[in-house]
Amino acid sequence: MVSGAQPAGWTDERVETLTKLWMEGLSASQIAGELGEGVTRNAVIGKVHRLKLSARAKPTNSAPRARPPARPAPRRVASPSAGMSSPMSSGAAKMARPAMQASRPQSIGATALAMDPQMEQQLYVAPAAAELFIPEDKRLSLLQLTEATCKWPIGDPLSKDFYFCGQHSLESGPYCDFHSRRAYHQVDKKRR
DNA sequence: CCCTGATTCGC
DNA sequence: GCGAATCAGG
Repeated sequence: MVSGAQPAGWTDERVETLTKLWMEGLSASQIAGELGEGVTRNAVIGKVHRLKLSARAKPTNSAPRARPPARPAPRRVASPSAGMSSPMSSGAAKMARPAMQASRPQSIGATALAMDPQMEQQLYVAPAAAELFIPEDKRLSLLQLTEATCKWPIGDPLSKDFYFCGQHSLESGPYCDFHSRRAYHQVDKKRR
């Protein structure tokens, strides 16, 4: 018996680490990963709150987190009504609003990790992946789209050489992996 | 979609 | 006290 499995249990040491990292601005998930596999980011956040550590970088403005006025009491477990009726399988008519720009300075690779001292020297600019090139024989016209084809539009919709990506789309969306990521991660990004 | 923290509440 | 589930925002 030499198994030392202490999945939970906030020892003073761990609490210290937690506090330190939290103060340094690391995200809950990062701290969780640092503490060990048995720790989830929820655990970290929960502990942080219990320690009343939240609000780490408060300049001089004591703006108490806008607390939601009322909680509908999301009782866990016990879900009597399972009325999950979704007869509409929204076929291919789900074009969102992917900008039809072919090139754009994107920055993928790093999901904005908090400033981590160890990460500073790992900074490097991603080689800006070029837009996907779809071979002609893979390109699809509007009428050729199916539930399983990526519906990312390419080119000018009014032009003759307008076509759709046509790659196999994800279960979770109307686009292929490449374009679904592009669709979300690109748009938005700082409201101002 | 990914992520973030905030909150609630059964355990 | 703990943390999963959930919520809300970016």
